[in-house]
Amino acid sequence: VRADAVSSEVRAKLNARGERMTRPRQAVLAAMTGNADHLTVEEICAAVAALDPAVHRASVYRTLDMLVDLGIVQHVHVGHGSTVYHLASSEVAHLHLQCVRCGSITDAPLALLSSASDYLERTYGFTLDSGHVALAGLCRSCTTETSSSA
Amino acid sequence: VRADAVSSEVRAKLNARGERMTRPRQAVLAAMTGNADHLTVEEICAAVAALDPAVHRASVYRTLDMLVDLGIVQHVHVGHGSTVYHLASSEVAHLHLQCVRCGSITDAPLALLSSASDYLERTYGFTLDSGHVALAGLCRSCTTETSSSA
DNA sequence: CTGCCTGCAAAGGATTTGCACTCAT
DNA sequence: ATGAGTGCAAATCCTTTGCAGGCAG
Repeated sequence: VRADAVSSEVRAKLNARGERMTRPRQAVLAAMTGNADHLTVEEICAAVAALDPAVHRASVYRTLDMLVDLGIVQHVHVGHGSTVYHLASSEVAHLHLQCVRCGSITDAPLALLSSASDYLERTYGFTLDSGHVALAGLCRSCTTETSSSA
Repeated sequence: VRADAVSSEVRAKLNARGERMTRPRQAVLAAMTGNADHLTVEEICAAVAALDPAVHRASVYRTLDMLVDLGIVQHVHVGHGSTVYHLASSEVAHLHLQCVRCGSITDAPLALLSSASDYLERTYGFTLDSGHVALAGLCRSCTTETSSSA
């Protein structure tokens, strides 16, 4: 499956920098390639622990930092809640929507912000990284509940 | 100045709920109305301390929560960096841009996301709260530095 | 072998909470 | 006077870091 391909890619990039492929790093990669597209550190730790209980939480953080540095994974800041991580190559690039009420996260097409992005570039010289933070709002079900009850 | 108007408004809303206007609350309000449009808790604490050194940090947090609840202030999640607060009536509603490199925060017109907002509403039933998180990217000067050097 | 990476534990920053006391009403 | 609100300190939560030893190459 793709997990192996990603693992080889990482190994190559690490070698090129004189760094190493280790058990903790393999476990984190396996966790990232074998689960939902965006995961919290908590979830990654759980998946990693299932594969190799000896891997320490701190190593998960360090490995994630390294993978971000290599461009293999990206992290997304989620307003209320901890940062989530996903593979950079995760299907198509996308952005995230978080419901401020129930906390659920939904994906949306990156193109959604392309005109805003162009405008910011032209007007402020600001290069938008659309996927880097989750947009906040109310999801459909929470909107419904809020308007009917309360 | 406007500070008094806001203070009166808050006092009224508090009374309506059987709650009280206190020194810490006045100090936080003064800090919010008399400074930059968005402030970190750290900055608010500093401003508050200048007015009344006895006010404890925990009270600042509690007061801010209360003001958000009353709809007087809003908080904005800033990807890297702590939450910032601003008056809900702050001039015109606006959204925030944060440079992932230097951390600077810039305001942008809310209208920037109006079409995206419409699309999300229609397509996902998601009600976007554009100002609730700061959009991430690279500001003009950091873009320049990055492309020229490095 | 060499030194990159690890586990551990402790430190760190931001925010919350339990409690007895104070003060606004 | 009465209980909402406070200061304080301790507790949480999430993340980072110093260090001695371990394993990849």
